Amino acid sequence: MVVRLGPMKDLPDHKYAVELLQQLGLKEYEAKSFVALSRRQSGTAKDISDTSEVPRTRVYDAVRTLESKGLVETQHSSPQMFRAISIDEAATTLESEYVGRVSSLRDALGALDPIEEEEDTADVTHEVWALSGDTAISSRVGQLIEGADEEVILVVGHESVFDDELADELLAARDRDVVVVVGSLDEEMGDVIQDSLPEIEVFVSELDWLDQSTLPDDETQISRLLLVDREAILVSSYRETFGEGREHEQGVFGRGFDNGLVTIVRRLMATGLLTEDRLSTE
Amino acid sequence: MVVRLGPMKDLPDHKYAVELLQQLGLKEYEAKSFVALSRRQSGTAKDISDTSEVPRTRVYDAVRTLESKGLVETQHSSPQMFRAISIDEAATTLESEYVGRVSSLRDALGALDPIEEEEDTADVTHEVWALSGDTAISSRVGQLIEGADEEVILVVGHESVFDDELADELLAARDRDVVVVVGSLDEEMGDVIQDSLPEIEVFVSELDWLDQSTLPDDETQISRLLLVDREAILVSSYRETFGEGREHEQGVFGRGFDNGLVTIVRRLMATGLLTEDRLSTE
DNA sequence: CTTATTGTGATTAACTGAGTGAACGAAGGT
DNA sequence: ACCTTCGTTCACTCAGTTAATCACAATAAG
Repeated sequence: MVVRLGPMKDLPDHKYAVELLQQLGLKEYEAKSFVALSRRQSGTAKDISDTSEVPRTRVYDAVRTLESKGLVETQHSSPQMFRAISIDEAATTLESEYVGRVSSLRDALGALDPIEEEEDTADVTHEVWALSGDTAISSRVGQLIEGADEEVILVVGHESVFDDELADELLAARDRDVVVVVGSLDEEMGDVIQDSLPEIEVFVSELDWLDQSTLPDDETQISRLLLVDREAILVSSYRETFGEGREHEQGVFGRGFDNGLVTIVRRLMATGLLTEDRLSTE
Repeated sequence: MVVRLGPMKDLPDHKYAVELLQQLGLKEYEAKSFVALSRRQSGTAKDISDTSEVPRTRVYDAVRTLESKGLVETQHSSPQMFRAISIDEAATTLESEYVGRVSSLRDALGALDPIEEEEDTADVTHEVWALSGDTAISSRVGQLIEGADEEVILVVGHESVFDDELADELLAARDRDVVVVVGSLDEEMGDVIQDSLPEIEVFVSELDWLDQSTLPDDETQISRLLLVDREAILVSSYRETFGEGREHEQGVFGRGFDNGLVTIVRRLMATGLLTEDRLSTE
């Protein structure tokens, strides 16, 4: 059995493949037909219908659009025979299609005329933003660390959050004479982090309330907790539901002191996570 | 103005961007809202509604799902403010999403249980397959050349068809002592090809009927024409419509002599494209 | 307190896609 | 020559989704 990342739904492979193909833009019948075809060298409409729950009469439509997408070849005999291109070709075809679109998108977005904007003098000392998604959150974490002047305090709630990129950003901050402190939830993770950041202070948090086990009913786990210059804060969490793992990470990021978010930091301090001398109440 | 590949529809950039985003899975309102947001630093629902044609009351839904996809950040103030992540982050986010799916798909397809198949003793001497799409066709061209035992004759109808990969495949065939002959439609293209294939015989076809100019009304152009071991044939064409260029290339590939396709080859010979000594009528 | 603006929810209309069956033509058997 | 079967296309219904509009509650502004 192949070990699989991503959705670990316990589906037979062909159901899972159908789902993925639909997410990649194929209709249900198209996806099912393609999967059915991929399981054999070639087949007729009937063959496909038998192994795919696609009504026989609709196999033709489905296969025709698959052909127009370059995923299937057709033999115009009677009965017609259909053949799926190889798995590797299919993957390459689909991938290049999307990569092309994304790159066009990049151009088009880059060429947009900016809208003349009201000078909102946005009150940068109070903003609170909600964001979600692993990449979006990682990216903002990076921005915040990059912009740090004096101090970066980071608590890592799950190993998947701590990647090489993050490590580099932390080291870069440190090289700018920013005080960098990294915390983890348990010894094990702390050791891993310390290994990749030998020059940086790593501690293990004693904050029970950060740990899921405190509230057994709550499947929400703290994922990251970042404090920059005691002025900008980011907290993110994720749910373990559906085994989707680190997906659907949700985060809040705020700037400014008199910000509801600061409460969290106070609690941090109150619980004694951070050494008092490092983070005093201003 | 940015030079753009792909659909050259003469649309304003923001319309084009909306279209691309929809192709990438966003709903109309989501796409329009995102584009509107990308044109400014941040904005309220009203701002978005004013610069996109999204009804104000629906902006909230749209933006919410954009947030859940990690493309937008939300400031929960009153009025709420929304901000699009940077173009680069957006492109990266979308791309990695699809790349991930494709790689999962590859795994899932690879793990499919093959269906026990009727021994159809498929009449390999008569099959004719229709296929479409640049990549699918290129790929089969490659397969055919790879499988050549004695002779490969290729006529290139458009420069875009002749890439490095194809050149390599031809050289590899030649190194296996396969006779390789390449034709082009005009001198210019012929020279280009001869340059990359110094050891291979390149000729310029005199076949008027291959050239579009013969039938001015027909926008269909011959793209490639491949004959392998006088036993397998591939012909492909494309339409110039919509300026989509080489997209929607359509091809036919057949194996076996008494195959309707062989007619094409006979005509080829009749018109004197190929030297008689190289390709005689059996 | 009044009014304009902001946000939520419900409702309808338009569309798309899934599912089903009629109809047509071709192939083959009687 | 006729009928039957099979392959294929087409037209239609039903359901779910999305676009579009409105009514109303909540909030801020004057």
